Amino acid sequence: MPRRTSLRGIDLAQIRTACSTCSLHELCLPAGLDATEMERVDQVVKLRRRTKRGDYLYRAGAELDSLFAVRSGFLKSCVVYEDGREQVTGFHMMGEVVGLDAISQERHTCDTIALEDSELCEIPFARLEELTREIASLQRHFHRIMSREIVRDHGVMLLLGSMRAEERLATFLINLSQRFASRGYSAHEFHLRMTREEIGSYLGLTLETVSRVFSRFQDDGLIEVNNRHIRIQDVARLRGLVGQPPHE
Amino acid sequence: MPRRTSLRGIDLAQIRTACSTCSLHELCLPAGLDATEMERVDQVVKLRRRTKRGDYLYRAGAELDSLFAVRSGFLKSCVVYEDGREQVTGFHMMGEVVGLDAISQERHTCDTIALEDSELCEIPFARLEELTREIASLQRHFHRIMSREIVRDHGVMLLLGSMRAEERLATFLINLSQRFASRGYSAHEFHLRMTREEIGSYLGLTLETVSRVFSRFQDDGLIEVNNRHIRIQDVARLRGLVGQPPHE
DNA sequence: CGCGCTGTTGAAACTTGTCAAAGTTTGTGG
DNA sequence: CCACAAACTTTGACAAGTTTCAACAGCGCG
Repeated sequence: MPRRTSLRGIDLAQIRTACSTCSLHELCLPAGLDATEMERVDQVVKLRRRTKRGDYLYRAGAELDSLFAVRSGFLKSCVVYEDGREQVTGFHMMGEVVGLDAISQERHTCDTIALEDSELCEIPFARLEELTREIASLQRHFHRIMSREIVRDHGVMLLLGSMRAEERLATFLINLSQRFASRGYSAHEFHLRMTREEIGSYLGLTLETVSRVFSRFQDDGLIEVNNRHIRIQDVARLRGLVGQPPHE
Repeated sequence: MPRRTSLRGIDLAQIRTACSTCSLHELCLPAGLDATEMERVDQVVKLRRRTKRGDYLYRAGAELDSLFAVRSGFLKSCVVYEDGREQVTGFHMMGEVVGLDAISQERHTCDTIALEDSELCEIPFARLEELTREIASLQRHFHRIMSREIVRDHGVMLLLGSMRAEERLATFLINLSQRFASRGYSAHEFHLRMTREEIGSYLGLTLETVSRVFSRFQDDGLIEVNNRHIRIQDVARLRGLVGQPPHE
């Protein structure tokens, strides 16, 4: 981590120009914005927000002020039921936008919590709406982001509704692998930021089952597990697991 | 059903003014549109589309042209996995909008099929985007509709991820009941438009389990089941089921 | 009026959850 | 920097819920 030694003014300037210089802006922003448009986007996206591991980005019930784009780090969202039951609805990494559920009632419907120290760009929603009315490509992009979330959720529903434990975990690992890969990280070796319990909650399994299936995968030579460090040894066979009847 | 005897021109006029006279426009449209704005909406919403039971409204992979608002009838959406497994992702009734998943890739990602003869308003998406850029309240409303779908999906994830069969079915019945009630129909007596298998697919259960739980509910005096006709006899106890550990 | 789709019910099998115990890692305070 | 506590992970044995397989009943459409 480079230490921040710059003067305050310089820091601010650096942060303000975030979007135009941000290396992952193709994930948040549409291609082909001209300089004027990019300038306006930069003005809307507020200062970065830093969260430490365990911090809440927002809680269910809180008023919607801003959406957040993950710049670095890793977070989870979870809905909490009246009786205290908790369901992790998603894990978020760099380039992804969180808070979309809050638009419906102008209140957040889930908690979003940092699983490691993270940096986020805060996007005041009211100003984003204004801007999307004026920049068609930005509007289109925003609609795509919302729709993508719906598609992702349908995928999770398929997983929860009709896959067995092994398939769920295989799907989960493949999905993580792809997301890391598309961000320039290794596709076959990565670090899990979440506990077995959080994985289990997301996949509709208990932590014990998650642990057991990891062990079984390891015994079968599909992956190598060292605590939270995962090394995928046989992607093809892992993929092959998905869509297979109970005992192949 | 009133028979259509009017001339073609008159019919068209009647259909064109659909939105401004539609009895459920508060479900599709924001409150407080002025006459000019309403006029513009009317022009964007194309002719109604009628589908018969079993018809596909669209199929996964088809290009996105329009979103559809359900005017009458009942439909289901389902994602189909490579291996042929099918997951019902939602049931749609009057006042609801379908097709939102397609915005992401400009292609539909699920099949949407009429479970009974239905009427839909076709909303060309490109023109809707234009209009939402010009009418802020319409834009806001559209964002809300997308966000509401995300919230709904998270609810289903909670259901699939952490509820037992009885809770799932109770939740399902309560949800249907509320949706019928908010549309002016009976909250405690209604007709299921879908098979046990479709309910099972939506809830991540087999059709046998759905059937068994219905029978158990009936034995316990919670509901009365006559094939697809449901009569809720004890809403309170049905609600109480949700959030209860295995054997209360 | 009968064939097929849909729904019900039973018994057995299987997957996953629950409970319990022990091992391991991580974080914190002395 | 070490030590201890807390949190996390693994593994086993057993219980429970759900699925699977199978047979039969019923309704509805042609």
